[in-house]
Amino acid sequence: MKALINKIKSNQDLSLEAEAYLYAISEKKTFSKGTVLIKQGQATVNKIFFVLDGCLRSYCVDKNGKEHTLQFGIKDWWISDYIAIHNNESATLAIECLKESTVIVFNAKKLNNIFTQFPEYEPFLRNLLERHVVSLHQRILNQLQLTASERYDLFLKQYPDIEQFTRNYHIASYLGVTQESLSRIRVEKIKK
Amino acid sequence: MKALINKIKSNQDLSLEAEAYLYAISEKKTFSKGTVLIKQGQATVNKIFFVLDGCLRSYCVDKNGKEHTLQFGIKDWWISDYIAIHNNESATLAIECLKESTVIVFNAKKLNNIFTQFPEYEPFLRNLLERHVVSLHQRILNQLQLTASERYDLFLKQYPDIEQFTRNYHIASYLGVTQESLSRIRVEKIKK
DNA sequence: GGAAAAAATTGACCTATGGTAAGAAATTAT
DNA sequence: ATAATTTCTTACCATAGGTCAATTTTTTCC
Repeated sequence: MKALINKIKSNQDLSLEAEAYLYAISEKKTFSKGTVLIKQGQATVNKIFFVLDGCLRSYCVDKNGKEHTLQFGIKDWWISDYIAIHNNESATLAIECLKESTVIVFNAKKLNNIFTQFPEYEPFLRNLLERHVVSLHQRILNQLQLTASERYDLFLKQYPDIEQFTRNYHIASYLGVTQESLSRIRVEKIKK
Repeated sequence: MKALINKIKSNQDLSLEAEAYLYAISEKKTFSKGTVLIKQGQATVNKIFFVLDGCLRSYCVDKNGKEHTLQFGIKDWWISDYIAIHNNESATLAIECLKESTVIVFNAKKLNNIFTQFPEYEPFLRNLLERHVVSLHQRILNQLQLTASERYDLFLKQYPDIEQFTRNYHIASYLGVTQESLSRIRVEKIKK
């Protein structure tokens, strides 16, 4: 938690009260590998996670039973089902721990209310959201213009240590290919 | 411009000074079809556009000369090259008018500074960014799980009137297929 | 440490989509 | 209106990636 506070403080001042409030609406928790933090379809989503350590992923299962990974959540990243929270609908995504993970659990509504009480948090969130938008734009452009093999290369650069925590099919479903295709891509790379 | 102000006011109060400042940093302009507002590769991007009327699109040209459309900008949408602005690098995208369009041109830096002077704008922007993130999440999930034909159906639902302004290859490059493929998809739909 | 379960690889085949090129249609400019 | 230009369609073939099933490898858990 201190880690998050320091992160925010590195860019701006924070009153003691504002800091205290953040503690009040959150809870540090450790979950074991395989734990499902949000279940696709559950009636409401009211939690947002800040990852202190470990690795999570958010994904959806389509009508054919195939999984599609939207995001990996590693150290210092936020992860939740923003679609469900923003549209106030049932969970469109599942979130699970790919290894034992320590996260700060925020109540989504209380986190959202923090700004009426402590507008000083606004710039931090604005910056966070902007960065998020930019990375999503990049991801869409990559998906449009790169081959599966190129996307895999880029993925390895962006998440250099993640392969120890993930199954190949997690990565495949993030890249938008089948696990068999990813396997073949890996073989090709080794050959070269 | 009044349209934008009213949009903001529908969710929150706005002081007269804040309103005046918005006028001060912006300029209403009309561009004819084909006008390029941002050119891919240009040294700096310092403009953000709010669309009052018309239709724009942002796209990049890859190393093989193929175009990839990131976004269409229609009435009430914001459009710019956020990647370039946020990373402070040269333009990664081009933005062009697909028909005669009237937009409010904002200076990106001044728009960003508005929050230090008028924090009352923060909630508006936060909401805007959140909505944007959610729609990008949706787009990525759609790209991962839907066929080209399904993505086209969805596109027509989301942009019901856009076909009058766009060339087929604009839409194809947004969906991530070639224009020939889109043409075949259209034929299939008519058959049914 | 070994059995059971899960994941990864591999091969054979298939399908959706891409590439190319030519002609048809639509749009734009004169 | 007509010519020039751009865009769209269509036919044919090519290919990246998907599917299914069998086998091997890795991981999990008593």
